[in-house]
Amino acid sequence: MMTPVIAETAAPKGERTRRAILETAVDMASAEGLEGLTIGRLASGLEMSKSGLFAHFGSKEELQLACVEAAREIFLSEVIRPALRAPRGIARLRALCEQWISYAERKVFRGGCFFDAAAAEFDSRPGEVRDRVAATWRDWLAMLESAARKAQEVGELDPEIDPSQVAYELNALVTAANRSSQLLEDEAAWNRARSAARRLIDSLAVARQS
Amino acid sequence: MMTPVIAETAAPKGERTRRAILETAVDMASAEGLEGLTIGRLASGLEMSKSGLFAHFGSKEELQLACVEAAREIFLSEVIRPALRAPRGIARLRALCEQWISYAERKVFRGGCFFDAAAAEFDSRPGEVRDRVAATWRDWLAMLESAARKAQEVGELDPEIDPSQVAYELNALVTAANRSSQLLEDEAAWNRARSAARRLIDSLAVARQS
DNA sequence: CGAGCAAACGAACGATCGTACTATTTTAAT
DNA sequence: ATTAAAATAGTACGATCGTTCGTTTGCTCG
Repeated sequence: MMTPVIAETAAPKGERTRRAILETAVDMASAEGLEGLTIGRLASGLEMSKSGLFAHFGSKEELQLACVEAAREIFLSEVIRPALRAPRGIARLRALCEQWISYAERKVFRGGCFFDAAAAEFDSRPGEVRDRVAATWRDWLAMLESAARKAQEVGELDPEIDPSQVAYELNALVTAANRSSQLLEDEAAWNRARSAARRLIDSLAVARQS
Repeated sequence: MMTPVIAETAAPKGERTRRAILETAVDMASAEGLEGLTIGRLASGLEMSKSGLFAHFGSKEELQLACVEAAREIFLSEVIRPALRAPRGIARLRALCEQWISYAERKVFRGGCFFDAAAAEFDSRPGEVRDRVAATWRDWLAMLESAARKAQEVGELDPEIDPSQVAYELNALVTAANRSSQLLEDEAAWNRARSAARRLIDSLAVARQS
């Protein structure tokens, strides 16, 4: 009569609603901001009571932190993990850029990249939320940087350049498309970002012998 | 007994306080957002009554619009006008970038570039405020683009490239520094932006005969 | 100087915010 | 089927939001 070690039973009720809440919350927050996100409106959007929803988090800040964590996981599975399927080196660097652009272009979040919005909102507001958002950005930049470094190590990228500078530039070129699309409704920005990233990487690539 | 055509008398009382209000408001808004900016806190920060302050604008949206306009004028005098002193062509393109970086680095607004924050905040929120913010961004991008085009016309820049693509890339490289500084407290970003812009422009510059 | 108007104030409005409590319902394990 | 626990609902609180209104202050100009 052993209970299975790995339970394939559905998650308990609480977990399930918590997940449903966060799915909606993250979507709202990407468009209205984590501060503009309101417990009342979130609850009525989910057709449940404010207090019932509130009990899952205990405070608005905890709700915001949970949103950041949920968004982070989506980012991981939509951008990072797909890119990690590309072979190390310059190919992965390209994949990281392309996956980011595609993730933003597909509007995985209604308001565009969740972290772009959250970064702008909290960049002058100390607290745990800001710290988590900043940490996620740092991880992303570190990912770009280490991909660039690896590309140098395997001789695909100019050994003279600074990998963190490459990370800075690629991140800049790629994330700017989000703003252009969201604010200026310029959908051509996605391809601008693509060719900008391509040109930058190509210009730093070590010429291959044919 | 003619009244002087150009009055050097101080502006009437109402104008003066309105200006004082906006000076503080724009500063607060750059850090807390135009929506996070509250009439109550703004009033108490200025040591005046909510209603007295409110009367100057009539609605919060009008206050926000006035903030955008005030910030726009500051942006013009801190970035655009100084850059226009540089001669047309590639020099002006460089000047636009440098003035933007310097403006953001000097923290003319407490929360970094006002328009970067406002753009992120309103990019998913229709309304007049968003339209004015977007228009300001478009003007800025158009300025970069026309500088690049002029540089082509005078033979300083590769005639093959697309000026609007150059504008996109320069804007991206330069504005990313604001986010890195504000969120990640990475002050090295300013020089990253400088060298990124320089390298991009140099790579597109037509080699000069010596 | 004093009339008239613009500017600032104080108090109050209804709405909504985040949060705290208690009560009720639903779930999960015996 | 019973029961303890977990999840949700209901209600209310104090604070603060944007806004309105009537009054009072103080500037400005004939």
